[in-house]
Amino acid sequence: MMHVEHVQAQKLFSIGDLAEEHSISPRTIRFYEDQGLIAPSRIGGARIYTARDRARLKLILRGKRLGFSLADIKELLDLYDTDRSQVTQLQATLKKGRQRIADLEQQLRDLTVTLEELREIEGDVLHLLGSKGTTDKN
Amino acid sequence: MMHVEHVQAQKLFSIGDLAEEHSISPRTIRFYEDQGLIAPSRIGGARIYTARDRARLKLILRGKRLGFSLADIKELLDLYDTDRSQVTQLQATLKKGRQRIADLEQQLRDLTVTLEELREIEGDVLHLLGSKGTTDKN
DNA sequence: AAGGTAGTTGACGTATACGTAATCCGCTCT
DNA sequence: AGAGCGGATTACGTATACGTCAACTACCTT
Repeated sequence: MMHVEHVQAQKLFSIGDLAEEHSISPRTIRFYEDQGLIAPSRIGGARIYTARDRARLKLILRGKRLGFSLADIKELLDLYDTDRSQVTQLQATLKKGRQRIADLEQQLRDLTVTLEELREIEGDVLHLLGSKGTTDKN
Repeated sequence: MMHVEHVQAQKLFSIGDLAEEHSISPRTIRFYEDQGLIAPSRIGGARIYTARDRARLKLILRGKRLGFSLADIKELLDLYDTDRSQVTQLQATLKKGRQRIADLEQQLRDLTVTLEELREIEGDVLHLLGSKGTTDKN
């Protein structure tokens, strides 16, 4: 942690903090910044991350776990950031958001089917191992 | 379709058939074969795909939609192909299968959360658009 | 026989997502 | 003062997943 704990309560993080917390490299975080996914403020040259920046990073990583490209994730983040006063913007957001929802619903179906199949295999394998005299709980 | 419809009932496919059906290029299918994900038989030099090969391709593409790498997908396919007579193999399959299940369950949680957030945004946007006098069903 | 269509194997090119130095501050600690 | 640490930029390297020719073959169709 940065040496600011008792200075302010606003919880700030260094790039190293976030890297370690999420088991990624600082290089990765800088790359995300290069791609416009996150924009920390600076103190001198050093990047300084607020709790909001950290939440954004978590969103990025969740997107990655879902198999999104960084470009996809950028669009996703833009949905959260939409200017709520511009009707045209809102309409674009709605359209993109609905497309993303449809994609995720497809992914949900794929996921469900795959999980079912894997669980079936697990059952089969357990049954086979049992009938072969193995008593293994591993 | 290949010109075999009335010759036999076993449904065979050319690489072009499968490519078109799944909106991918023949090059992609050949690449999957290079990576050991699929192994069609040959007639002369030409690849010939059975219904089983086609099902395998569908599994590959489903894996891709879930964001798996081709290496991951190969392991997944290996789970289906496990030799049911080798206890050691079965135990390895069980272990890998359970790991995969755990990963997918994490993905399921990520997916659920993301869907919830997007639907909430959709609701917000709809409400905002409504209060701004727009009556749009698009 | 000639042309068109679909397939084959290389081989090289490319976008994405970082890894890996190399080199250079700025700060703290002894 | 000097060493060490964390962070910065710049630049080149790399694995994955194909795209894109090129050059050739086999099979119809006209």
